[in-house]
Amino acid sequence: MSNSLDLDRRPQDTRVVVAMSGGVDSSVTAALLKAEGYDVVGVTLQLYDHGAATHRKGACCAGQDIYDARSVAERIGIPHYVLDYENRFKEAVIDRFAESYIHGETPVPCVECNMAIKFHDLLITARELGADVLATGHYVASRALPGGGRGLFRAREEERDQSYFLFGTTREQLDLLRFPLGERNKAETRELARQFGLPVAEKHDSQDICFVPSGHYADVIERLKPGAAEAGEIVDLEGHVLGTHSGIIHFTIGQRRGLGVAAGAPLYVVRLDAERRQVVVGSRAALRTSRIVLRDVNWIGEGSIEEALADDRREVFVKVRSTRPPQAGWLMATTGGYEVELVDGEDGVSPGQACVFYDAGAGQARVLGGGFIKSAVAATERARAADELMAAATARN
RNA sequence: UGGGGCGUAGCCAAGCGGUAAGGCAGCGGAUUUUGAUUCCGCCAUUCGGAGGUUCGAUUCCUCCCGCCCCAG
Repeated sequence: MSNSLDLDRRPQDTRVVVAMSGGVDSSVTAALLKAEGYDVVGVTLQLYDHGAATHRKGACCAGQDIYDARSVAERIGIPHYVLDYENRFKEAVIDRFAESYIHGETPVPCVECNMAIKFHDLLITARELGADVLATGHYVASRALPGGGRGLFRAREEERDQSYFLFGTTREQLDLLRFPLGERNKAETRELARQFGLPVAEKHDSQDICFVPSGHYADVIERLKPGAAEAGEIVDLEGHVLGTHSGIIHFTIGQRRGLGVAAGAPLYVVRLDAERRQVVVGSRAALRTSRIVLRDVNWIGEGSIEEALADDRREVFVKVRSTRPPQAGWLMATTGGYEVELVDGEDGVSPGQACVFYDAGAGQARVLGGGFIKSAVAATERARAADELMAAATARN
């Protein structure tokens, strides 16, 4: 007979560490588990200098939020610890974030934070605190699998689903993680927060990057890496200079606004050339991409990834950006890595973003894993490359 | 200093006698645990300048200024 966390023991004998950010979601998570009788311990990570972010709305893990987490812990009557993870967070998340932009990528710091901090360092700490499991307020579902182990699934409320940010979670981590909110929706969470009388019941949802005060991420990068924002040229696909920009770090592939170039039709960033400090722009059509090369692929589907790809390639549904619906595609192994071929193609595929695999295009699909986008070749550029190859071959004959 | 053309917001551009389309850029907002996309809203009392004709001109006429093309 297992409890609500799929453990074979009574709630009061089950110690659960809850990662409390100071927001509504993690607060309700802690309150729910406490109400069920679990031995709940709240932990809040101090992730960055809170002086700069004290009055920042919608942030987490510093200043006001730590105070809020503490208030909630007091309200529901659980012990609460604040751990200083500033150094770890800086090297594992913030520095990498800056590096990524400097190299012309568009990072997803939330993924790095989950992989390196919350589900790694914090998980270790939780075990040291005698925890049986670590719970967070993510909107994602974790279910025990018939054959043992646990699977990760999209949240019941599709619009809230945060599985995109959790693709890197390993099987070992999944065994020790629980996400009680995955089967609920936000409205329920808010309602529960009110019922529990939590001081954060009406607190606004967090948005933006937590460690970027006032939303000027480029400022953070420049503070970290002086000179990171070197001016450069804005060029079209043929190499014609259309204008100048104040640093490649201000752009991401698929971006339209902020170019300052009037060309009759809207221009989008098609490629970022860190070496030449060039922002390459083109029409929306030039953004279309279907082949995506991945790195650091994590597989948490059935069996091993080799088994999954035994038939050469496997149909998957992938998300290439957190707010896009899953797209049908094929996952395949290549020499030295993995690639995804999209059936219909996507428009704003940027290196550094995550490519997350699901086993279905809708509903509470299972998360099969994912990887970081290493490169993505635009369909038009591929066609051009093919043309060049053909021309070269013809010239040779 | 012969001929022809053009000059409309930051850029491109319609209107050619009835009181300034549209696109791009920009700005503001909605959406978004990635400043992307998308969506919504705003954005020339004024049409190179000065006169004139007309009830009325960005549209017609004259002159001036500036650009472009062809011929010198």
